[in-house]
Amino acid sequence: MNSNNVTIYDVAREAGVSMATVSRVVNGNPNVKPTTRKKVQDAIDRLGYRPNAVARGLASKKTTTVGVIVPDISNIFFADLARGIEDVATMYKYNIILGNSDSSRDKEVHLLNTLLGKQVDGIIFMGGRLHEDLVEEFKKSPVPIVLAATLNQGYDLPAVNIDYEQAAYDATQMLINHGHDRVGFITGPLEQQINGEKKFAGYRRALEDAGLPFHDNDMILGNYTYASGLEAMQKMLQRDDCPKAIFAGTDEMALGVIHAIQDAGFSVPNDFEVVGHDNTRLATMIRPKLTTVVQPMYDIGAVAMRLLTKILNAEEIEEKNVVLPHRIERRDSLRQD
Amino acid sequence: MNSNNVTIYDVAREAGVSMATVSRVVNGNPNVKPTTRKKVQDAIDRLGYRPNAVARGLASKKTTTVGVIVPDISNIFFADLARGIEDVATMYKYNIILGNSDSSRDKEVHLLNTLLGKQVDGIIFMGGRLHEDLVEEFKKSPVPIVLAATLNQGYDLPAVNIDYEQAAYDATQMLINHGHDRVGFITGPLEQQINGEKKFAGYRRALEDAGLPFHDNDMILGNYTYASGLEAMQKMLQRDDCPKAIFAGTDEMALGVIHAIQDAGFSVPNDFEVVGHDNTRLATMIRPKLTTVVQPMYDIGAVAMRLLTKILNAEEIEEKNVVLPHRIERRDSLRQD
DNA sequence: CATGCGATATAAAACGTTTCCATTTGGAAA
DNA sequence: TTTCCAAATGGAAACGTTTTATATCGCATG
Repeated sequence: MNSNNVTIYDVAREAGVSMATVSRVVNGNPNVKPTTRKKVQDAIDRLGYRPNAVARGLASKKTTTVGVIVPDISNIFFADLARGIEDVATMYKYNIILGNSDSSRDKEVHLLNTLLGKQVDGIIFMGGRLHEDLVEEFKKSPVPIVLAATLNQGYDLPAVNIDYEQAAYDATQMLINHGHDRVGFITGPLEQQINGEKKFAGYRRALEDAGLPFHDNDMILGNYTYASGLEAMQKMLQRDDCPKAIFAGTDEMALGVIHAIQDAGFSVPNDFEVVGHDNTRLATMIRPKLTTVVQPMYDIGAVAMRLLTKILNAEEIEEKNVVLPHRIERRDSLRQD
Repeated sequence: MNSNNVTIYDVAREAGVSMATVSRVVNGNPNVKPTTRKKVQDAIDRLGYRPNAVARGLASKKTTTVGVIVPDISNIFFADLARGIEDVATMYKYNIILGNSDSSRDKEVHLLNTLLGKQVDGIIFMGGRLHEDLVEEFKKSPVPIVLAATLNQGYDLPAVNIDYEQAAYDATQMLINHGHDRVGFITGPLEQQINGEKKFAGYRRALEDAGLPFHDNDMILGNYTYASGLEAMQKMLQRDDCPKAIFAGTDEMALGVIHAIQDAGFSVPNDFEVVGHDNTRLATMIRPKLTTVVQPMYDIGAVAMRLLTKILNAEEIEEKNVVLPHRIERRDSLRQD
């Protein structure tokens, strides 16, 4: 570990110029004579100079680093988002500091403050719901914050989402159109706006528009996991009037649902039809392959990061509330039309 | 966005003490009279002071930030590792800057240099193989580097792994013990030491120990994905002498293998038996549930980060080359004994 | 041959901490 | 009281850049 303590001053001396000139060369400032530039560049190469980003950050008040807060990076869903963010960040020469919140209010607030302390230039946040304490912190933030796959509430932040209500409507309607007069709905906790207000609303609207009644017990809430999907479906299967069509709030839950059905000796899609949500890699790793609502997590991450760069560069922003298109990817868990 | 420009100097003035004293309070230095401490703490609260980590980093030459380089965070496998790293990092008050390399030498080198420029206190690296250019860079690193689930080569870095050779041996042997005289082996590219030297060697050793010959065409190489596992197995199924037991290098490939078998009208485990590798969440999301070698990615990440903190704190280190225990998780893709 | 002006280059002041060293304080011992 | 020492505090230099204000250079112009 030979340490690297060659500073801009050393380069300046080596090249016979001032620190300021070296700084200009390093930062690509055009006001440098080509011969000088070359002289400096050579000195840099010779000495193996690498600018100290921390000193740079202190002097310029920019760190070219953004903070990313997600509930849990080990979840394929957030991981995909993170990848989208990182790719665009790299493209614009930013790095990301990643933190897991486990959707805990305390961790979210703590993480936010840590990131601000580290002087990140901006933050991308993803979380199930926006606790008001957190919104208060957001309001005090000296740097811009962009929400990714997270609904705004109480404070108008830039955000990137799909239309969850319409997506749920489309999925439910598709099942209804296949002749079902009951559609089961298995999703995450209703306290999360995305379920309680969006998906649920879309589901009910589709029923209504088809003139179907809403049955309370056709909806079961889980915690997004495979196990909770499996369990929910097992419970539903015990009923005589069990719906033969299921819309699951996530792919992982949909996998659980399908396996519960198969374990009970039924066939998908012949006896039961299932539609998932998110179109994670899982969707094609099951038999039958899963029909699912496409929520383009990678794209959401990428667009959110791009939006953040625009804000940071004070570029023109046409719409700070971006709604990306969704669609339903038809696969084998649905019968052919 | 009300900016936050209250500095340590403002706090000092507000509390009627010197900057040095405020610094001591903030850093928990014991040499401060309780009454003074209180006075300063009050001023901090009143002003909403938040220390500037960048300035702190410049002055102290410590950033409490570590760099993490993984091939692709959107892969469940690396995501799990990252979570292990982050959890332990948080525990020790570090943050992580995460970067994706796509296993590209250029990106790895570039990322490494960016991280060093940002003055991270240490780095955790994961990658399929250690290109010699990268090793050269590692040698020049002013901060410690720890390898996670990555085999050392050419330079003796601290590393955390499992015994891949033995794990492959165990898996193959288990299949042989089930009465198979041929065992198919479907894994990633052999250039990667982990396949070419470790898993392959374990596989062969198991065959040898059982007095079985090695058939060249019983081994098919893919790229770790579901699709490549599916394809490999389809190819193998076309042969008359197709092995009825398969050891797959990753769970995702194993899923592909199982589906290929099922698509061809056979049953797992009755007609074919399959063992995977890694024990990702996928293993229980398939029917039959997958028997698989447990590679504890979360733990590897956690231990790697812990190891890094030990190095950073100059703590006693018993063994810088950690080999975590592995085991085989028996599930339904293997017949009962 | 002086003048003026853009293009380049320099010097030095920030940036907000930590840390080393010096100084003050307060109380116990003499 | 005085003396001494440890504990508590303060002052100021360092950390490695960017940036602003200022100076110099080179050259066309009159």
